[in-house]
Amino acid sequence: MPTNSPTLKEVAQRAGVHVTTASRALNPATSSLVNPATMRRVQAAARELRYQPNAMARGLKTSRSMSVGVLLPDLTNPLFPPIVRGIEDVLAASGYTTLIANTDNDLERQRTLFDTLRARQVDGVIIATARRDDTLFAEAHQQGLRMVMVNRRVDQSDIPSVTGDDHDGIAMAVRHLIELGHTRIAHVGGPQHTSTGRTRQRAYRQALDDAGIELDPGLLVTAQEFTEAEGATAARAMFESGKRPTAVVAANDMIALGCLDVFAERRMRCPRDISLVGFNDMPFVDRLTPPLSTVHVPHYQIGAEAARMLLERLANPDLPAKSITLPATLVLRESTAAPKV
Amino acid sequence: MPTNSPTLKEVAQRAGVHVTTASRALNPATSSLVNPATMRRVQAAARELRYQPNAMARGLKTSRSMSVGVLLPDLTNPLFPPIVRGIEDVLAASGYTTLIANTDNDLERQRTLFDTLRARQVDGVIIATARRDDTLFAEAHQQGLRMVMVNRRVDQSDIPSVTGDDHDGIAMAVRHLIELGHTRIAHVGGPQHTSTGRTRQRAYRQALDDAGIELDPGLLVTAQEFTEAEGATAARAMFESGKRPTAVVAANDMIALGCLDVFAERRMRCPRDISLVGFNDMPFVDRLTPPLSTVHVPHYQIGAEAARMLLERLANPDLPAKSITLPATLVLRESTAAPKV
DNA sequence: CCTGAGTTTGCAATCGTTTTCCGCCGCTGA
DNA sequence: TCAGCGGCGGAAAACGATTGCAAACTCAGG
Repeated sequence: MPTNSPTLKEVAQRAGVHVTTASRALNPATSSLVNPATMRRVQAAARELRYQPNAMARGLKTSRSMSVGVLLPDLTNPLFPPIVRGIEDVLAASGYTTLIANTDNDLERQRTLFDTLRARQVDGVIIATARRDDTLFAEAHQQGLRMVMVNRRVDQSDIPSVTGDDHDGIAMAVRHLIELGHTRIAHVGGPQHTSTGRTRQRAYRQALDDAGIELDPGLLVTAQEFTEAEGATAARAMFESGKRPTAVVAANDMIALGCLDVFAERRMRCPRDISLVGFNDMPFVDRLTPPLSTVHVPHYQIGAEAARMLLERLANPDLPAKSITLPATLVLRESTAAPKV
Repeated sequence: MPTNSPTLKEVAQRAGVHVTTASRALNPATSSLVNPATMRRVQAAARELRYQPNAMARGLKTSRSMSVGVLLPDLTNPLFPPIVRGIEDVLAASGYTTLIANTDNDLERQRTLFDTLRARQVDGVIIATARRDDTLFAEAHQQGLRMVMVNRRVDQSDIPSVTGDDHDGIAMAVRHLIELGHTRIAHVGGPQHTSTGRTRQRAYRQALDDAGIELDPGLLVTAQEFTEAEGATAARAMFESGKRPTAVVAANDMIALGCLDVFAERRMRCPRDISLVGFNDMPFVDRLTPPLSTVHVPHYQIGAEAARMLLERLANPDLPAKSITLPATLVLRESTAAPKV
């Protein structure tokens, strides 16, 4: 009486064949082994019964669950939905189901969720929560679990990854500000335990260096997390220590939001009094006041590419690990202007 | 060599007991059947091997997958992530895994995804994509599939649902505008095949009626979808037909965004020239120009409540269907003002 | 009419659990 | 001393599919 889906056996009975034959008839890979006429009978029976193969039974036998896990910090951060869509769209096209887990940046929780995913026998994992020094994933990777990192990566490891071009993105942002005439350019960095936070900060230093501008250490602060609140805290600290940049490069858009809050607190108008560039081009930052200039990263593509890469490795386990970097582009809106003289 | 997770059998061997005993020892519900000392031995063995029960094998045997499906229009719409988080948080606490599927408002796709979910033997489904006239779900519901609707519901059906208070929300919005002195109040409605679109539009008419304001049919337009583009199209049509409202109530924030675009096209400033109220209080609408006044709906709660309700019904299948309505609140920001005289 | 190759089909084992049914063991009470 | 009982643990059958192997059948060629 409850959800009694028809089983393969029932289909077979209805078609008057053995369950083996039914199995073969319904599976494109083996259907050539069965007489075309029988195959049609079986398929008809399946259709009439609205037969759906039991994924768990199949998975148990084949030891492939046709599902992959995705580990995110937090789905609620607008950065991630596009990535997830990219992943889901390509995975679904190959018959895979996506399992999403939110770690909330909690290592304990992450470990639990990761275990749950493994208990569900996911065929692979896509990870967006990597810390540079992570060992959990490296270990699982050794053990043969297929995975790919998105957005962030792990230091010196041969886990494949797909990321945006953090370095180039920041370089473009800094160059843009310099061209506008800025020299006192600050950076509100992201957590240094993430590859993104670290790479972007390094890119900032290097871009300054390339332009022959000496770094004022007081203009370099780092937020503890990629959040509006932490971004604000870091920016506030900088201003309170008396520093007066004419432009700020934020490590991401959330942090930029925090900067905007601090500007407002201090009655500085953006871009008149101070310029700001974000990173990621999250949805809706084009509708802020002012519309935020930021580095666009093709998140949907990143997700899609990561999924493709995972599929590839699922099909061919010992492919060499590669890292894909997708180009970033600077999108200029209204949060940057020449410095006041 | 590949992902060879330890099996229950190996745990049993290591503990020197039969697999049956190992199973009982590890399962809290049956562990009282085994000697405490043996139980400890088994648990130790399990821990040492980092044993994780194979969810597929277990599910196959128990015919409970401990997973539930969630059907969304599009994860990329900022409305949904909070709902999903609410769902996931309570479901995860009970050991359930969440499977998310995006239908993109495509009925065909929805049908396929729904079938995939069933193939995965989900124990229940939470649906955010309902159309008022839906039959697909009603049918599955008859067949005993547990489900609950979030946000939207299906006409005259006994499928349980959790929604925000659409009627009251709009009523508050309209009353607020009337108190401000507006009388030419327009409504850009949402698709009428959704319960939200329809209920909100009715609430608009009724609120006007309650205030003794006669409805100008030209001030009532409806968008084909809950999107910025469709919202803009509908609003544009209204203005082009010569109507001059002093305030607009949008059926949701996306549509409100579209209205804002049209205001800008026509060089109308909000709220100076025209007031606007949205619906949902999506993330970031507080940072628009102007910060959007809107009806706040507790999306996380809605998700959490829906999950709880599903859990309840999973535990006790023939609970009577109930509908929960969560209160909406009007949040006033800067997009409404008294009409110009 | 028989042989053998080729095509279809069925049998049975199996994946890793859970669960029902039993049997063993030791203890108690008469 | 022995029947009976409770507590514990094992045997074996499932759950619904896939798959190696072998049986059955078809048909052509000798």
